[in-house]
Amino acid sequence: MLCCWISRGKAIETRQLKIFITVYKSGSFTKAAEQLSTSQPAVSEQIKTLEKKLGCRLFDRLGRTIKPTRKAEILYPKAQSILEDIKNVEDELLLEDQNVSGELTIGASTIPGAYILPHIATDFKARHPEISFEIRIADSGEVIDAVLNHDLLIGIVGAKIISNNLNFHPFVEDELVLAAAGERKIPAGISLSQLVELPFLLRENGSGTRKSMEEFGFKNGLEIGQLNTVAVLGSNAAIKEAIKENLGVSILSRISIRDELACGKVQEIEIEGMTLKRSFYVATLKKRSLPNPYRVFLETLLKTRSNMK
Amino acid sequence: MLCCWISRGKAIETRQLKIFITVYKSGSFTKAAEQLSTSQPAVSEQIKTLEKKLGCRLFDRLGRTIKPTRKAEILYPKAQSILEDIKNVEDELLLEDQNVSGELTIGASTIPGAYILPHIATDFKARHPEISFEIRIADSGEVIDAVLNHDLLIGIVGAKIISNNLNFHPFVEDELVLAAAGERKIPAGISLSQLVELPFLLRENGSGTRKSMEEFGFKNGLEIGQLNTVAVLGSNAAIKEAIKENLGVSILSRISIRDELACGKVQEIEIEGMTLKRSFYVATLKKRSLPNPYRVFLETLLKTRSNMK
DNA sequence: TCCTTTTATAAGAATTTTCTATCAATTGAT
DNA sequence: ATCAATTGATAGAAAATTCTTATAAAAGGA
Repeated sequence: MLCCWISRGKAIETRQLKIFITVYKSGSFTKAAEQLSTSQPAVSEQIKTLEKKLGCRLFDRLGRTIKPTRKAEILYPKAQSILEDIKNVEDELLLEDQNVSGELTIGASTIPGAYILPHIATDFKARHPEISFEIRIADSGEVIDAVLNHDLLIGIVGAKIISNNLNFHPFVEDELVLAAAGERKIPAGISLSQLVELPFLLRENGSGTRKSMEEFGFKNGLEIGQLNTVAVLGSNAAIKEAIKENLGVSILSRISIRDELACGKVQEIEIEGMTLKRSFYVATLKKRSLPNPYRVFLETLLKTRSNMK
Repeated sequence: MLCCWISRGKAIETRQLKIFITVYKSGSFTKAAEQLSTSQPAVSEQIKTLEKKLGCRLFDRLGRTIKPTRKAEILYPKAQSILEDIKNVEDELLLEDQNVSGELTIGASTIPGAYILPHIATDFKARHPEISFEIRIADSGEVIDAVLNHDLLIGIVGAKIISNNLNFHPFVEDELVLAAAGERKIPAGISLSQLVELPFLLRENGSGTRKSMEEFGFKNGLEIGQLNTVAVLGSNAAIKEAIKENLGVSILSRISIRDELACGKVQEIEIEGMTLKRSFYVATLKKRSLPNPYRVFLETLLKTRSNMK
């Protein structure tokens, strides 16, 4: 009963500030109503509630004219700047749709991280210089977990999993191929039985590439044990170097030896009946909306798909 | 039909910003609803309309949790500062009621402007050092016009007029009295017939004091022409000096010779049957609200009334 | 899989806002 | 002085918005 005079009720609404400003500027409730395309009683009413909330008169009603009070003079510039701030933040949010700057953190498994992303990222940065990249390389499972945990917004992986939460956008196609040093004398196509004769360089157990090989082997009656293994190496790059040294041959991602194939340091040998195609995927959370730079980069990624061969 | 997607509808309301902020901080619609003592659907609804107005998602609904989008992160600090600004202006308006600073322009007619206001203003400034005064002296009619025209908020005058628009607050009482030099040998009380014998100092035609005298004369059968006029002087101060020089006697405002009466330089002589009391009034516009410093000064003025004797 | 938690949705209630007519007051002109 | 025109206030109805209750749907954890 006592405090109700003190409490100022609910907060001031921007509608009221807008009306107040219009009245202040036009010096008339009626003119303000016209400018706001509303009725004069609506203006009267809103000014009244604003005055009630502020606990003071804002305009002295002098009969046919009104005069802003001292309080109105104090309120006016503040009200203007508040409405301006609101307009500014609206504009800023719209502008965000054009913004392509900041740091992009992209997760990727080994091959795309080392042999695909750097090139795309360089291109992208040339077009959007305000962007910087962090590319995190881990195996596909870890990348997917990171996406699921919101640690990454975009992950590039070599395999899909079944998940209601993830979108897998098909990315570049890759193929595992048999590669030998360019200088090695070898037919352009060989059979499986010829393959086991060759000195073979193997990836360590657990690597994605080896998994793909094993998977393929299951289907075609080839076991890893049958191979004439001369070395087991711990990275794609190590295998590649060993091939170039002509230590042996190996099966690896064609993308990772693109340059070597082009200059002839490495040759590709067809294995009859074998194709080990796989696709890389861009994984994102279905329900998570991407900040604009990520959105634009994702678009770029998906466009790149066709350009890469 | 086409443009309806572009238009952002009405403006953002502070209620929506408040809800947005609470959701952002609590990370949950439900918790926000609790904190705001409202229902969860109300929160959902308001966030939805805010998102619609801004044309973008603010929170990704991930099922059991939500995650603010980039836009929400942009909006959040701005929304906070907007609400803060609103709170600040409310406080500032409340504070205005304590504010007694700035320049006070007070209109006054001759006697109060010269003999009453300076003293009160000095006192007032001692109590409120941030105040400065401008005292405009003009005759009562001009002062009243200035108040009616909003050129003055407060005017002090020696006469009321009939007006629906003005308030006349009774101010100090004054009396026109017959004054002579302290040294003049003269009885303490005289009759009208004795008065016309005395050398008389007259104010110029049109002055307020002279008007009061003439008015009084009408009622008591005394005409100005009957007086033994030795000089006509153009200001109250001139009359006063002439009295002190013992050039003659005159009728003037007692307030204007307060000090001289006190120290005996001037003596007051009663005229039998004559009292020429008048009141000064503080004139304000009925419908005009006073800025706080004026309001406080007016209070002071009206209190002063009883203190002055 | 079931249970709990969280957001979305729908329908109706409550509140707020707006509109249509007025009214009252003031100004300016005749 | 009176009358017409203009302006803000008010009342009551209508419209729009906001809120509430009840329920559904989705998701995470045991």
